[in-house]
Amino acid sequence: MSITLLASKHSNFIRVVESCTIRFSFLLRHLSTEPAIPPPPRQNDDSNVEQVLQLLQIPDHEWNTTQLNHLLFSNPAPSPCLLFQIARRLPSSSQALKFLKYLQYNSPLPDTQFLSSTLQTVFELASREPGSRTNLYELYKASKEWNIPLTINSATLLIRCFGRNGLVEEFSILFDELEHSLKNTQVRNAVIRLLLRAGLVDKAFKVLDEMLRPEFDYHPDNVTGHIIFSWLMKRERLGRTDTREEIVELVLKFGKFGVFPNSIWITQMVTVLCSNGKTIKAYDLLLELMTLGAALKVAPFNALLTGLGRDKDFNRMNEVMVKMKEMDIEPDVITFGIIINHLCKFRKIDEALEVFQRMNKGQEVGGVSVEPDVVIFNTLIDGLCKVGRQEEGLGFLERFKTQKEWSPNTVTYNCLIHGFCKAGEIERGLQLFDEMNKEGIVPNVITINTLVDGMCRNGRTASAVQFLDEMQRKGLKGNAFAYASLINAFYHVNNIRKAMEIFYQMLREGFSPDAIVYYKLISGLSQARRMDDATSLLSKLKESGFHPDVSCYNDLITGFCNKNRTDKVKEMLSDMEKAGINPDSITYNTLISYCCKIGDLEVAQKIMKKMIKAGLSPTVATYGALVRAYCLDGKVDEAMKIFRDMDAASKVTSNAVMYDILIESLCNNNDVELALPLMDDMKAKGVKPNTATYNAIFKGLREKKWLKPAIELMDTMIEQACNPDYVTLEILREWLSAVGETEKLKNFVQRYEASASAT
DNA sequence: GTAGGGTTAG
Repeated sequence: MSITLLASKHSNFIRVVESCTIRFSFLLRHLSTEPAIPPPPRQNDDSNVEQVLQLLQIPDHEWNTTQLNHLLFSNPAPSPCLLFQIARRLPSSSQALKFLKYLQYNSPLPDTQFLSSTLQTVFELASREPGSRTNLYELYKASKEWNIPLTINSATLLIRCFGRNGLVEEFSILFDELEHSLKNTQVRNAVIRLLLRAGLVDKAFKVLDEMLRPEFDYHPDNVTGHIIFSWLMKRERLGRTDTREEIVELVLKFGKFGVFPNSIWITQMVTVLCSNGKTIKAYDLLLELMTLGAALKVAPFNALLTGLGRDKDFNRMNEVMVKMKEMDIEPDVITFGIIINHLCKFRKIDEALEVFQRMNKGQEVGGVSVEPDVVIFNTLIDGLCKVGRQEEGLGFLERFKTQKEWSPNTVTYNCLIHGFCKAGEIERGLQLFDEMNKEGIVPNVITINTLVDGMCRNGRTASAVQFLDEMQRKGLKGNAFAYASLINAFYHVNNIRKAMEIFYQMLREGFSPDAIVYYKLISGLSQARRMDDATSLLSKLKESGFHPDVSCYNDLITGFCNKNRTDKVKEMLSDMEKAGINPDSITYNTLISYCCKIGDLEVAQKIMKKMIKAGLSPTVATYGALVRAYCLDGKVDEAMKIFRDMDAASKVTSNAVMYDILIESLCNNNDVELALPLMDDMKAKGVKPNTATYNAIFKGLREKKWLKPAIELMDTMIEQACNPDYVTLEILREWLSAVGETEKLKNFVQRYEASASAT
């Protein structure tokens, strides 16, 4: 550094003072650092160089050795620098080699070290010539015989050339043969780079590990860091589970020598760690790097904040913000994007708006002011839509359409369209769709999917099919998502045929189904008890490289239970076990209720115990299945006991279905007097009776001819907006007309119709 | 011998 600066800025005098004889021979003796090009020669050498070169121009057998000897070996002795100057101007390596041999034979000096720089030139010239692959190795072997030591530059050059030419064996030998003093950081860097490129990872790391030992002479520098980190950062290696922890350790080891990966690589590491559930590790890594003095930018912190946000680790998020402030790392628009998004995801939309207001006014937020961008707006609009405030979201759009510096994009419209579709306002969604087209904002696959899905969810399946067709014709494609919505919609109305048709249309049009499409198909088919079709789709799902999830298995198990295929149920359960998927409470409930249905209460109880042992709490459905089973078995007392136990001992609260089962069973048992208090119980617990509940109790009351409570319940039924069905009307009509209370019934029907038309 | 972090549809 000092030499180049002086040479460029100061006079020749200083160059002479910093002269190469002293400097260069010093360097050669100590071999500690190495100049890429030797310093300029002494001034009076210049004419010597020219003269020698002239003498060397004629064929070597005619060299005038007397004159050469005079020029080179009279006092002072030839400096390696001068020789270097001469040799590097020779036209070929063979010429330089001849010159080297001449020096060897004619030198009066006993040592060979002063020839090292000339040898270096031979290597340099040879490396640029064709055939260098074999030549260099031969030259290297010869130099060993001649006992001329390598300069560091020679060693580096040879290693590079061997490596470049795939002579891995040769450069390994060379490296092993080098003296310790030549195996400095620069040489090691070259070796590590080549070993890694040749795939000899273990060898490379052996060379590196020495350097990482604190007591070792040569420590890693930024070049070492660059080689290792860029190798590590190759996606496939970074993603490997078994190396992630090692990478963190390695980075910290480098950090002890003040060598750090650049900001981009640190960000990548943080991102990978975070997305693999190692957020804390990422957090610790950043903190340690800061302690070691790494200059960190905002991006790695943004990556970490994203990971912490995903983990809902609000405390650490705050800590990170504090640390950033301490380290004077200013949050940027992305940091705010993360914070606002996080607030939105937790439905804290007003807090998010507050952060935005402060940004927007250019007020200081945490000491900095940052201009919001389109992503910030989109995040807020989405946040508003997600909590049903899509009108406000639309207001945002209108307000900012008038501003020059911000224009909405496809995402903006997608968020709003989704918001309106979710609220059932398909027309508004379609209006926005037209508007974006007019504004020249191109809809994407998400836009199409959202609208198709919205229509499907609002019972407009036919329009959804039509819309999708129309868009496909216009070149706006949906994807598997849209088809999944359609398939789901058709299943919902029990149109299995149409659902399958859509599935095959999807295949015809070249869309490959994703896991969710398969899940929906399997679920629909299982519900329709078409277990053969469901099974064949299960195979297709597996063939496509997907794996069924627990709900998918649950659907299949339900289907097989309905078909009494215990063999297949067992098969599914063992499949799950093999795949390492734990049954959830729905799986257990399905099995329990099946056992109950076939009257095997003993097994049902056993499964329930297993469920509790697996750490799952029985749910209201579990108890409901048991209660129903005991009721069906005529053991209403047993059933009531389970019900009371559940109420007293567990956190499970009854639902309408549970009461339905009990009330119906009690009424069937002609125990309506026991059922009536349960109606009060429901009221007290805020459980709304449904039509089935009323039907059951009306039936029970009719058996006992208890008119008064029945008439009271008719009023409650209307008040609670519970719609009577034809069963209700059938029971009441028969009974009330028999006892001459037709007026009451007429009144009941009128009030029901009035309330129905009001909604 | 590399290019990081925030927004949208089941």
